[in-house]
Amino acid sequence: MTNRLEDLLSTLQAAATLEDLQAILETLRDHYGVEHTVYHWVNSVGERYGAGTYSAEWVDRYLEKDYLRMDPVIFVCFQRFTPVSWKELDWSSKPAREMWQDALDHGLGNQGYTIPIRGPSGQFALFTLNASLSDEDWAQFIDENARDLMILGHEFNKKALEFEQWGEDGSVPALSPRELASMGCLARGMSRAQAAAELNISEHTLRVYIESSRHKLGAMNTTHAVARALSAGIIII
Amino acid sequence: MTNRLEDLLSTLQAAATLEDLQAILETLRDHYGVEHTVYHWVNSVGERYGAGTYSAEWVDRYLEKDYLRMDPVIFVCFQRFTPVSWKELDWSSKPAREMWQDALDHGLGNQGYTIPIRGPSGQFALFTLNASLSDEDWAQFIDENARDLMILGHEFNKKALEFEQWGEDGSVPALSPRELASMGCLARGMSRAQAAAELNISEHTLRVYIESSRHKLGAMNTTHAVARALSAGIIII
DNA sequence: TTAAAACTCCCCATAAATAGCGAGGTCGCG
DNA sequence: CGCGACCTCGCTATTTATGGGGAGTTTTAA
Repeated sequence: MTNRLEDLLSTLQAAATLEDLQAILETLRDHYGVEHTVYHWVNSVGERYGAGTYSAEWVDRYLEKDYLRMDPVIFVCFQRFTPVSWKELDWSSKPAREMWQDALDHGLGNQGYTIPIRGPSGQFALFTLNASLSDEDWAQFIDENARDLMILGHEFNKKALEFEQWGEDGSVPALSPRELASMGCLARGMSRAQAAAELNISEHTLRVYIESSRHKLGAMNTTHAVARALSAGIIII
Repeated sequence: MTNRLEDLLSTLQAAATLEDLQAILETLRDHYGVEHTVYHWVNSVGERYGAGTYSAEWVDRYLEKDYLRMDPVIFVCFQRFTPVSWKELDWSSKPAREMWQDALDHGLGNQGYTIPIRGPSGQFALFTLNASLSDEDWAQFIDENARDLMILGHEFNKKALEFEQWGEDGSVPALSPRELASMGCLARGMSRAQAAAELNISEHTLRVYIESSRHKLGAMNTTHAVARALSAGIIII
């Protein structure tokens, strides 16, 4: 079992395209004997990226019906650090129950396990296994494989980040100390006058820093500049 | 080795206080034969939470000298998904070199390995091992233990989140879809006029959303609101 | 069903941010 | 030693954001 995992991880580390991830997920599904294995990257607007063994029909339907906004799995994973087994969730709301039935009709199994994974700048992804098993068998399966699945999920996310070149490209412009301090003050809610007082400089000088930060960050306005600085991780609230 | 890890993980799962974490980190240090093991939770104001085997003097000095703001480990981990070995980092800047020398003077080893860990609502923590070893030995050590260390780091963070009840209490206010969309537009650099056009609403309506978002987020101004929304991970650029 | 929340629109006055023009001192690097 | 980058300060005019007031409809949830 462990050797098989090592093989899969080696393959994963050699993956170069999204199709490679797709193939690995299929291998993984067969290896674990489950219905589906899915890695997908989630953001507020919709699915930005993903691979898995769900049927194209189900993926289309999921997007079309905007299930992303009512899916308890996503909702709960967004607020949790630890993985979740689907049966633990609250499926009582009407849209959730409709979605669940719809999922079963589209070939999903009755059990699921989803691992939330977070990367830099709010990046968020999910690694999911779906199966048809009794509650006891599923609990045992998860108990036995939870750790391997976490490793796998993280390796998938690592690859996805490489593909997208998220943050790793060092294209983040360097701000001077005063510029960083200025951005920091603004990000913490200070007005220009307050920030200038905090930094013991005139408001005009502060403005010069904000302007130069804006230009370096390629931002349209102060809010944009602060957002980019935060997103790039060069300031922290 | 693996059995020892299982023991440690069991102890960790039973931990109930920060002191327990502290004791486990000390056991871990002795087990791996390294100089220091540290778990700490990071935000901009300073260390919010942490446990580890660093001397009190070093922790005090670190905070006093505001090293948090110049520490390349933190800076880089904030932008990465994968762990980092300290020798890979850029220590060329003067403040970084001074900090490094200061660290050596305070009993730190010449090698380090830090794993960034992210939780819900922008929570961010680091799990660090520090040792005195040659580059080759350290590389081999990391190669052998990377996976276990990742598991350990995640278990530490899971515990820390339990202690702090992060995210469970709804401490992050829920914004309505339109409010989120408004914040998103502003974070992407649009002016109010542009954002209103983008969302197909009047500029005044947009203002209502910005205002309500501001109030929900407890922000002083628009920039602050966007910064908090980003920081909480409820919007993504 | 009914109440709460969300979504949409409008006006007015004031506060704040942006854009443009300046100038001069310090520090490090080649 | 000069060049560039950083830090500091001032002025004016225009654009934009904020804060206060109100008032309808639709959607969602108890």
